[in-house]
Amino acid sequence: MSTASDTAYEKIRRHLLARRVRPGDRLTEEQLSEIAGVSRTPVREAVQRLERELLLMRTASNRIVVPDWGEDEIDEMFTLRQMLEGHAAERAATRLTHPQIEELERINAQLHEAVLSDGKTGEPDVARFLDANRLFHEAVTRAANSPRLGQILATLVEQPVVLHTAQEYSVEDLKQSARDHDELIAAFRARDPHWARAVMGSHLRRAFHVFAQAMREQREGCAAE
Amino acid sequence: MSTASDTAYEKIRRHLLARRVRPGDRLTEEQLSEIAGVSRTPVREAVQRLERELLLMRTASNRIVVPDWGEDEIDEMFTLRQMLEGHAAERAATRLTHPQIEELERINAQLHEAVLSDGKTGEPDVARFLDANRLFHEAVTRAANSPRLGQILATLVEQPVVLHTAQEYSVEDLKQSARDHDELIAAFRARDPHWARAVMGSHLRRAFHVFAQAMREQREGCAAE
DNA sequence: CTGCGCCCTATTGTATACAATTTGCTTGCG
DNA sequence: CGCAAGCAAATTGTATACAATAGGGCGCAG
Repeated sequence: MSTASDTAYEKIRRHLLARRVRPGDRLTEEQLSEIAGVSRTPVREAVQRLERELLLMRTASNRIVVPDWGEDEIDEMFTLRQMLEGHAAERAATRLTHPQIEELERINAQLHEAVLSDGKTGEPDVARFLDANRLFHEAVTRAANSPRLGQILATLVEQPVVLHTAQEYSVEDLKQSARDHDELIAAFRARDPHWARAVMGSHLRRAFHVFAQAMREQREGCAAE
Repeated sequence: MSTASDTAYEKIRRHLLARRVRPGDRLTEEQLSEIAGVSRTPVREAVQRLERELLLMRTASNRIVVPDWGEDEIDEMFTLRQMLEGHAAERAATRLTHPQIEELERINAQLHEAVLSDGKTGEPDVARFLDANRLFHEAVTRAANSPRLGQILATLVEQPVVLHTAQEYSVEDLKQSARDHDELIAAFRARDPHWARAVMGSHLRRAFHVFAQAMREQREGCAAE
């Protein structure tokens, strides 16, 4: 995050995730530049990026607004991911080299560890889990060797993290995710594109339901306040 | 195209399509601002847009280069479109209102006319054809009612036009395209998502082969020079 | 002659000042 | 009282000047 654009992107993003603004709120470039601590020029670039990810939108007269993320939007997003990452897995299955598969196994080992990690508390290390998870999916996408696909997925994948702050994943959910990855690796070893696509599909679809459930609970929590 | 960003986008785009640059060429923001006749600020925005569409890329050190569009890239692009527009057609099938279907028929009537148009010459009006074609696909995408999908497709669809300058579509290809649209409308009337998806799939896949063939011929033409 | 490192130049990144739009209010007229 | 037109303030869009950075060429040493 060396350039001002990047810091602006990060800071504004954090600001949005932290729920410091609500859907429908209007922001000005100047406000954002104060938040980010840089001038409007890099802020505008950051806003464009956030627009691509639909974390921000522009009105007809080019004013910045915070969009509403309902369950329908989340659903659609996961559906698109399922299609596209399924495709990526399919392509990866016939392209992954042995060293790359081993790399995937290393990443997934990290992920398994994150689930069990803190010996005493028994609490999984969610941040580490999400990080390894992201690396895993990125590696698969990269192996698909399709720049355009990679680009599209990069903007889609950013979003689930939106709500990760307040999220309480159950240990069982995390374990199942790790197992999905194991099976995906098995599919890759077998060089079976159909298997790979199917595993990726169910993996993401389950993720959607876990995520939607967590979101509903969070909403209730908010409403109860 | 009222803003400077937009004119920059259009002009640079034209410059690229007109083959005034070759894959691998490096351009500077300043050069582009001369071409566009505006300052670097809006040029940078335009470049970001063109980057999204992969009509331009940046090197590791953020220099602008013209990417290479081989047959593989075209193939992958059409494959993605097939997935995504297939999905759009599927959703549209259960969402299109009657007036919207009639709108599609009007657009497609235009398209049929464009194929036959110039009474004397017998030459189809390709520009008008492409225009109506774009409108048709946009209407379907809009009916799918998924902002994210629409956004992704908007950047994907821009590209085939890249080469349309030198392209000679056969009358038969154009007629078949129009017939595909007719069938798609039939699928919509029947409210059959599977049918709609299948028609859209074969429509785009054929388009790919027509397009790839045209591209090969053009390449040969260039080589012969 | 070749390889390494430094400096200079070309290019991109950022800030700021200014121009053009948009918005919402106010004022005047029907 | 309502509506419209126009004005003033807020906001976005553009240009330009300056800062930071990357790359290429040149010289020097081995």
